[in-house]
Order: sequence, then structure tokens, then C-alpha cells
Amino acid sequence: MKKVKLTLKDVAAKLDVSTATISNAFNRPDQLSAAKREEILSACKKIGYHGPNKAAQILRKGQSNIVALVLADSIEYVVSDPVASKFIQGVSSVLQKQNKHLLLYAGDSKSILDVVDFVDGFICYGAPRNAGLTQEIIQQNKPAVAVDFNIEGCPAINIDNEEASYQVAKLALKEGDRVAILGLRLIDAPTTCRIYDSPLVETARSISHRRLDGYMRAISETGNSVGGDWIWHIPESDSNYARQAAKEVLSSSPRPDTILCMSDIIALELLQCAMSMGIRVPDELKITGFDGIDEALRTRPYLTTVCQSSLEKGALAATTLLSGNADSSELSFELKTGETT
Amino acid sequence: MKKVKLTLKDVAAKLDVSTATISNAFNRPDQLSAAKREEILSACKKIGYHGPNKAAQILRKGQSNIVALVLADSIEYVVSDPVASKFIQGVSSVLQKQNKHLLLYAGDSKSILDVVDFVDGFICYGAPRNAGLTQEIIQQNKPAVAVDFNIEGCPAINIDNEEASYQVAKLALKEGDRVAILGLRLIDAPTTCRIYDSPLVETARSISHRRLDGYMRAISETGNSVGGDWIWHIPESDSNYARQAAKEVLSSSPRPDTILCMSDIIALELLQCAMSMGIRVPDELKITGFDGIDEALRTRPYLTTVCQSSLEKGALAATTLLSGNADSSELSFELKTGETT
DNA sequence: TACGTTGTATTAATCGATTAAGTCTCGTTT
DNA sequence: AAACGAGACTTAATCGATTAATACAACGTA
Repeated sequence: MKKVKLTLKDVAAKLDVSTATISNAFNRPDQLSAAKREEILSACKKIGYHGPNKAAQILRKGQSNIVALVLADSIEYVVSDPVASKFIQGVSSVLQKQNKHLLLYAGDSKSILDVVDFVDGFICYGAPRNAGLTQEIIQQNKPAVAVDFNIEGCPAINIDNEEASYQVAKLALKEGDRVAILGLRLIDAPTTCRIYDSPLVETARSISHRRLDGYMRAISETGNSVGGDWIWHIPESDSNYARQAAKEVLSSSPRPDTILCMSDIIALELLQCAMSMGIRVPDELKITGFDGIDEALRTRPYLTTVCQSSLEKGALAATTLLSGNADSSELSFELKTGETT
Repeated sequence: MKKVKLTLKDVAAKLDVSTATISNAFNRPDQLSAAKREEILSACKKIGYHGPNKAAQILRKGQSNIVALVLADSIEYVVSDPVASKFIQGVSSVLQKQNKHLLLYAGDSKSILDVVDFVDGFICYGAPRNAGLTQEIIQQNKPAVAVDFNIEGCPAINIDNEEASYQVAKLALKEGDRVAILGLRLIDAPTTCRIYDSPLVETARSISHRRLDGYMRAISETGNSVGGDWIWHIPESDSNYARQAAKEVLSSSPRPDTILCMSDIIALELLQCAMSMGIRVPDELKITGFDGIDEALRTRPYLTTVCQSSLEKGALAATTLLSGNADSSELSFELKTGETT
């Protein structure tokens, strides 16, 4: 028995009806009698025709049910990050319910042109490493939503990063503190380093700069100050990169009393380093994190941090994209006072 | 300036050549003179034609450069599992290098029919929760590779699970030990439970049963034995499910001296429970894991386990699929003797 | 009876490309 | 000078569907 790929035409010929009728049987039940429809559908099942070819449908209908999730970095990195993983979960749960499919797209890709023709839309999670992508996405006029950053003309999903950072910093800061900041992606460097006077990249767009603004507001309100030599740039929210910064900051003198970290991963690594150096937290050193990942709430001492639900963020991003809603949303966050402040 | 989607035909008309020539300029440089090609390409750039429409290419060429990664469970679950995450990393790193795209497909989906027409192939990571999918994948004759289980007629990527389990069990077992096993997906139940005399599901296919075989061989060689009432079924490699089993096994009497766990996640949870109950490891209780996740090698006491590189596995799976190589591969594993035995 | 409606099914154009086969022009070879 | 082959480009069929426009029959209504 030779297996040949059946087409709509084959089926139409075999059943002696027009191709339009077969197509309608699958797509527009109101266009033919219920009896004929049943007849056709059961005949198809019998001869092994599983329905219209999807590739042809994509071309003809201009719709593929595929949504591209454009990640900030390489896929490799993102999948291992707990915050991003939760986000992906949120996205996928919504997509699955609506029979949509998820294409993972790396943010360090050259171009989106090789998928733009067939995907239905884009969810951009954080500013892509390759800034050109953002440009391209604006130009192509496909539906898109931006998460944790902004794309001109696209709905954005965000929390108020400035306010959240301000509030968490306020929990830790006291007058007279020596303050340091372990920042995430503040400048355009591939390695961990102090920023000194480096120009901050794309200030308007990045959540990191919003967070920095919040920290600064809290710092100045408590009568402190912090210069670029006490602000670290960490290229990825990754333990290894964070460790370098942690070691540097803890061994500089005078050692800070309060360190504000732009992610929990960074904060946990700092905490680990501090403990292994015998520094007592929070007596000698206060630490704040950001994100509220499970691990941060489980491990002892647990972090003072900003909790935001990445799951919810992902779900909302997907819902927004699929509904065609053009409004941006601001999600709520929650402060968690832990044992590190 | 109104933006209209340009087609090959538009471009051909504008440049007064045939559509074939334009197409050839993009796809088959040897079919036209270098001069004309340059002329066409630069003209396209000028008028904003970014190349042939991908949706149309998919239909016409029967190739999309999209590879579906069929996960064992829902996407939600898999993304949060460190072993699976590493695997995805491995897959994606290879795909990206070859300009292929990654479609994440849930293993609890009803059918693959809605993507089979346009994806180039399937990577199946573990037996999908919906067993019907495996059937469908065999029927459609698309390239596919199976990882951590077997699909008839498809190359398989695996380690020797029987031998690995045997060896790790041998590290822990002593004559006279009371043994228990915390197994993963042994039977077809959605909750954690002892298996007693439940029939094991799909024995031939699942790696879990291979592992069980290995354990059993080691157990009988050391003169011990273990019945179904000392073997637990855990439906997912997840801390919460594992915790139930851990509590049950540690509070049953007589309490086992050695517990073999089919994943590190399970073993770590067991370790945690044991420590919180004041049970001394390994003096009073020996534990082995499986997988070699980073966390298992970092935390104290660190696990005795089987290390396999999920990253490598993912990369090999992708390479095998893309090369069309029909040979199965057996990857090597490494035993890590930790502080828990 | 004639006319408008409603319900079914068909015809044929279209989505945006790829590619085998064919045509035409030159330059070589004998 | 005739025949041949190579190179450059075009023609037209094809991939597998969707859908607006159309045709036709049966029915209700005035």
C-alpha cells in the first residue's frame, strides 16, 4: 500500500463534489447541508484525509496560529533563568488554550524577516540584545506587544519599576548608609564592571534605568548619595556574572552597609558571598533583591525583594496580543520584607 | 506614503523582467548573470522588497525551517525543569546555527496534525503524555528523533539507563540493606503513590523501567530484594510531588537504609526532608539521584548521582534530525560519588 | 402566475512564490 | 557556413488551499 499525500482536489474528485464544498465542510459548516457535511467528513476519515494542508492555509488565509516570543537574549540563556521561564509558562498556557503555537525566537538574531511572513504576531520580552530587531518589528506591521520595555506604537506590559525600586530601597536605607547598587544591563558591556561615568544605554527604554531612577530617589530622600564607582553593571542575571560583582563590592573599602540588587539571582549570589566571608546579614550588610523568584523566598535568610508575577505577565502579554487590544497594562507588584534588611 | 506589501510580481513588473528571474536572483545565483543579479538585489533593497514571502515558500518548497520540539508534558511544566531546560538549550543552540526555528509543542496536546504540514521535523523529548502523539508521528512520515524513549523507525538518542542505574545503585547498596525506590512515571497515575502490584505502563518504551531494571539487578546482586510496596510512583520530576513520597517513605517502618531516586529533583527533596527530620545522611540513610543537575552538585551534602549532559543530548538530537542521519546514538554518562552514600 | 427568498453547491480567481522546459542569442568548432 | 553548445532569460504549470461571485432549485408570498 503506497501512501500518497491526499489533497483537497483528490478528495473532491473521489466524492464527486467541488473542492469548495470540501473546504467548506471543514471551515464553514453553514455553507452546506449538515447531511452532506457529515458524509464528507466521515468519508475523509475513511480515506485518511486529515483536513486542509496547513501550509497552504497559511499562505491563503494569511494566518498561521504561530506566535513568536522574542526573547531578550539567546534562547540558551533565557530558558535557564527562573524569571523568564515563568514568563514563558504564562505565555504558553494562554496560547495553548487558544490553539496557538509558540515559536521561540532569540533576541540576538540578525533579523526577524525570516519569520515575519508567517507568524501572527510578536511578544517581545525585554529589549532584544540586537536593537535592530525592535526597529524591524515596528516597520513590519504585525501585531506585537512589548514586555518590560517599550516599543513605539505597541501595547506594553509592565510594572512601575521606578516606584517598586523606590519602595524596596526605602525598606533598607537608613541615613548615613554607604550604598552600592548591583545593576543589570546598565551599559553596553559584555562583562561585569563598575560603570563610573559610562553613558547609560537607551535610558528611555530599559527597565533597569527605571529601577536606577527609583533607587536614586530613595537614596537622595534618605540623604545619601552614590557615585558611578559604587554602581556595578552586570550583563546577565546570572550567578557567575553576579559573583564577580559581589566579590568586588564586598572587598572594597569602605564596605557598603546597604546593597541594592536589580535581580534576585544577583542578590542571592551576593548573600552567598557575604555569608562565606563571615559578614553578618542584615547586621553588617543589608541586601534587597528584585523579582520575587521562588528560591528567594525559600532560602534562608530570605530576601527583601519586589515580587512580581512573571506568570501573570506572560499570560497578560499573550492575551493582549491575541485580543488585538492596543492598550498598555501596568501590573501590580508586592513588597516582601525578608530577613536581609 | 502608503505601505503596500510588495510581491515578486510587483518587483518583476517594476524592473521589467520575469518573476522567475527575480526568484532566481534570490535563490539560484547561477541562473542569471552576476550583473543582473546585483542590479535586481539592489533595486529590491531600494524599493523595500525584503525577499520572497516565506509563507509562499513553505507551501511551494515544502520546507519551513521550523523544527517542532515535542515535550513530554505541558510546556509549563517542562520549562521549569532544569533537566529539560538544559535539553532545550542544547537543541536551540544547534538550530540557531543552522538558521532553523524552534516551535515548542506540548506533549499533552491532542494531535500534531495542526503543525505537521509545515514543520520540517520533530524532536520528541521523552514519551509524550498523550501516547496518541507518538502514533501520529510514526504515521506522518516526517523526519523525527526520539530522546529518552523509543519510537519505532526513528533514530533514538539515549544513555544506557539500565547500566547507569545499576552502577549508581551499586555505589550505595550493602548486603542487608532495606531498600526503597522513588520512581518517576512508573504507572499511569496522576498522583504520588506506592505501586504495589500495579502493572507498569509501556514497559518497553520508558526509560524509567530501564532504570528500574538496573536497580533490580543491583539489588538482587547484593542479596537484597524490594517489593512494590517499597516502590513509589511520582508523576512528575517536581519537588511538590516528590515531597509526598519522601514523607511517606521516611515515616514508614522499618525505615529503609538506602533509597534510590530516579531524578535529582526527587533525591534533593528527599534529602531535605530527611535533614529536617534529623535523619543523618549517609550514616542512617543513603540516597542516590539521577541526572546530575547543577544544583545537586552544588548543595551540601552533594548527591551521589548519574551525570548525563542534557545539553549534549539536545545538541545531538538536533544534529541528528537535521542531518537526516537514521542511526541511533548512545551517549555516555558519568558516575558522581557524593556525600550521600 | 410571477417574484423575491433561502439554501446548496459550483466556478474560477487568487494567495506568492518555484522550477522544469523552452526560446533566443552568441561564440566555437569543424 | 552549418551545426552545436552554453549562457541568459522567459513561459507556464504547479504547490494546496480559500472565497467572492454565480447558478440553480425549491419554497413562500401577494
